[in-house]
Amino acid sequence: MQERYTPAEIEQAAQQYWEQNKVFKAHDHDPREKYYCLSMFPYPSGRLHMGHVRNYTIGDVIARYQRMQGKNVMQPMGWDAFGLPAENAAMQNKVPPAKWTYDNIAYMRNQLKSLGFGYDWERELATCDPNYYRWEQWLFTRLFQKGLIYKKSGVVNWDPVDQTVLANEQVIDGRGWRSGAPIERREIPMYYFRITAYAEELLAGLDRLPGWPEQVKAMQRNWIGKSRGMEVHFPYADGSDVLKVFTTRPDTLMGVTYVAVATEHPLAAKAAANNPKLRSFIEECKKGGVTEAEIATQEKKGMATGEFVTHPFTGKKLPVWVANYVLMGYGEGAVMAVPAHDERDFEFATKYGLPVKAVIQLPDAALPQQFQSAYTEYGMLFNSGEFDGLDFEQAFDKMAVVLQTKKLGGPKIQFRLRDWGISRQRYWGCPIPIIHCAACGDVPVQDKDLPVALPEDIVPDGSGNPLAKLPAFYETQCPQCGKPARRETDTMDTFVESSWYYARFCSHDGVSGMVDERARYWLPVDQYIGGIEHAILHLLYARFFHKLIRDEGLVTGDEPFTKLLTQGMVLAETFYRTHANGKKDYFFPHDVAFERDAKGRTVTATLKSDGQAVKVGGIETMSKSKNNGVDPQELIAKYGADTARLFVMFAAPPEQSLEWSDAGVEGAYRFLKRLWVFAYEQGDRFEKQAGVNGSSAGPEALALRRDIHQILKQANYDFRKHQFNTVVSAAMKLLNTLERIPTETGARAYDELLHEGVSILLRLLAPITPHISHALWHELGFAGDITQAAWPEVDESALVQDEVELVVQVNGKLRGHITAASGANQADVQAAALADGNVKRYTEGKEIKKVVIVPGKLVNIVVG
RNA sequence: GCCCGGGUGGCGAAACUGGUAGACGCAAGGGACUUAAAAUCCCUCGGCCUAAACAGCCAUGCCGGUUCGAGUCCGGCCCCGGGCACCA
Repeated sequence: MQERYTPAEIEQAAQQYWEQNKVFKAHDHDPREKYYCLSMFPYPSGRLHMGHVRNYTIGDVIARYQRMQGKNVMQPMGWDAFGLPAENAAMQNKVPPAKWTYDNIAYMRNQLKSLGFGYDWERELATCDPNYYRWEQWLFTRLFQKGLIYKKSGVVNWDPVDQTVLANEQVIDGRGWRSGAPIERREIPMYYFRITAYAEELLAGLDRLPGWPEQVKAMQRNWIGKSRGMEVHFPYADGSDVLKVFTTRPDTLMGVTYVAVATEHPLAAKAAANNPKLRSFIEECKKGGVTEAEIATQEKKGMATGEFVTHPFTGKKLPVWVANYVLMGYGEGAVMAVPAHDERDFEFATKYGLPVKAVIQLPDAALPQQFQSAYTEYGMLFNSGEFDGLDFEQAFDKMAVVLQTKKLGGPKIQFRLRDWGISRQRYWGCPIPIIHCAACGDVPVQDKDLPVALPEDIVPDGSGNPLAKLPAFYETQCPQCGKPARRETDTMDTFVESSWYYARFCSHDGVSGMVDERARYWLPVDQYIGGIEHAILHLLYARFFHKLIRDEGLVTGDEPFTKLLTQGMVLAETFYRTHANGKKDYFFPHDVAFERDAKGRTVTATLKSDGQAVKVGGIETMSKSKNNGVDPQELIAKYGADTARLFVMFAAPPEQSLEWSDAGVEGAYRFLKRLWVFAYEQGDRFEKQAGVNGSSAGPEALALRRDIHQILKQANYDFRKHQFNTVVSAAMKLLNTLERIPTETGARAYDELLHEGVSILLRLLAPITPHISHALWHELGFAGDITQAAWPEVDESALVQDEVELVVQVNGKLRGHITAASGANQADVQAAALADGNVKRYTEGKEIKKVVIVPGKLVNIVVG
């Protein structure tokens, strides 16, 4: 055995061993219990970042832990390979997105291998591979025929200079990122997945996911946004039609003083036809991007249309306004406005001098019904004719009856969730398998013609979709009538690929279908791990897709992911100087030197190259623009993969954000060195060992053994809870304890204890730092391969103690410590507590009102 | 704007169901070893008061409440982060 810890050597040797022995190959047919552990696959951006390292270390720790629990583990890896960055890189470097993407995959695959992750590489897949996306196109044609995919118009960001559609990310402060031109909202035809058909099931399914974080389920529930309310019809003044609105507050119906419609509403368009002022107002409202955040924070603006509707109960005329805060995508694209009882309506009515009519009584009825702001609580109705005196529920029921009688609406369940628009006017994505025929309409591509292959040698130029300029791609014949027809040139949202890859890993090489019978063995995924930023969209779409392919008869079960772990972001300190023009220059942390005071606080930070001060900018997410990203490659080169893995697991619990610390990395490295040296120095004592029973051991050895098993018990608990930071801390404590075992006595009990303790420590660490664990397991002569070793078990008999220490409180304040026999009765414990010298000081001469005893923990004496 | 999280020493954090706040580690200070440095090892380490204390007081973002007892439960507020449907 080597005296020095040499991570580069032992890591390469361990990785070679795993590869040659196919240790991580997942077996499709195996009598052991299956365990499918999946980490969200990366976008092949070029290099791994620390977020990846963290995500995949967590996944690998769980997978290796489960393998040691005796399970048949599958942990695959692949590439979310379509997407916008490849097109941007292509424009910059004049390289086709396909080449750029495949080169990146090759590089990043090596990075993942150098970190020692236990993937079954035979199952690797990339979503830009026609063998992958052909099944997505196949599913598309099925869903299209079932009506679960349909076409309608949708709103996009339009750059009027570049004449192209922009992603939200490409709109900065309302302007195109390349052209700088103000963006407009524009409507274009798009294909939609009818996710709303599954809204009820997607919502109800959350209650059957006990292994998901409450936080994520809450976000999804709110996103789906089921609400019970009323559809109310306001007849047009000329009687030609009705204006439909949805409201969750029908009890305020008698307080409606106007109605407002979205700028895209047909009524707005009709009114604008012979009203130039209104027309230009609507045009004005189209400025800016499409994100909800932007729309919700913009100044509320509106204009009267000159049109009127009538109140369904009173028949009174109400003006119709166009308002920029009404969303066409939610409900009917129109709202009834009750300024007295809705904040937004109140603000709008105040601004435009519209009337405010109160119909809900304030709790104190004597207060004047004058408004500084809307009163939005529930209450008793007044000013509401036949509904006066009713509460919310009563008013709801009675109004429902009246509306239904008049055929002007009724109760309705409304969802906030909208159908999923998947058309993208981009090149580097999965082609939509539709052919447009002048005679037959939109015709799906036939199975025999799939895949619709994306040409891979194209360099986009930033002006619209290259596929639309490629006759060789779009010129085709109608599958139905055979006449010349045009192929759809839009591609799919890349969220579509990532919605079903988890299923394809089970049958990665299947040629008979999207997934095959192997998926029924492996699914659902037992543990899914990924960033919290995916809490809603990706995870909701994947749940939706699982139900779609279930309903195609391809998989069984209703949910794709049994347990979910959402890991926090990786942050690092930032350093910058501000230019005179306000622009900031960010400096790489390694180029900054610090001066600290006696308490270790940073006093000054200076740039190493010029010695001048830089500003400390606080802790932010690692990013290129902030220049604070730490390259995993440098870390591996300097310390090895085990140190990188140990640090990311130790620095914070998985769900929390993790602050990068170079010093912390040093600490992790130091621990591994200490472990290696300890094993080297004690190695010769391992040959003497036999079975362990500890029977001949003295009290000191028994106490050490109790500590060891106490630590193991805590570590096992933390492993189950996925609190890996405290598992690492337990491993450190364990090494500290083992170092306390006397070495010079020659007593056999200590050798046995050492052997037992080290075997526990190596197995605890094996999932986290697999290379050093692998090497020491062999070096110290333990049998077999540690990746398959049985998980250590706690010997409960080792934990038994004769005496326990109790704390004594007086009125909840700590005043003393006593020791008591483990099984001591309450009276004895109380007597011992009252006899404590310091406790006496606080109890003497006072009435003892009550004594609370928590067995094995504390005594609290309450005095008057 | 809306939804969801988080806030504990100089720093990352720990504290199981409401029961000793600060485990484990980092940084810092002191010491040993060394020609020296690195590495390694030992000691100290929330604040105040104190000669010192296993004597006391304060302390888990802020204000208030429940309880024998609150970092943990409840109400209100402040700050920071994630998401908001075309970044992935």
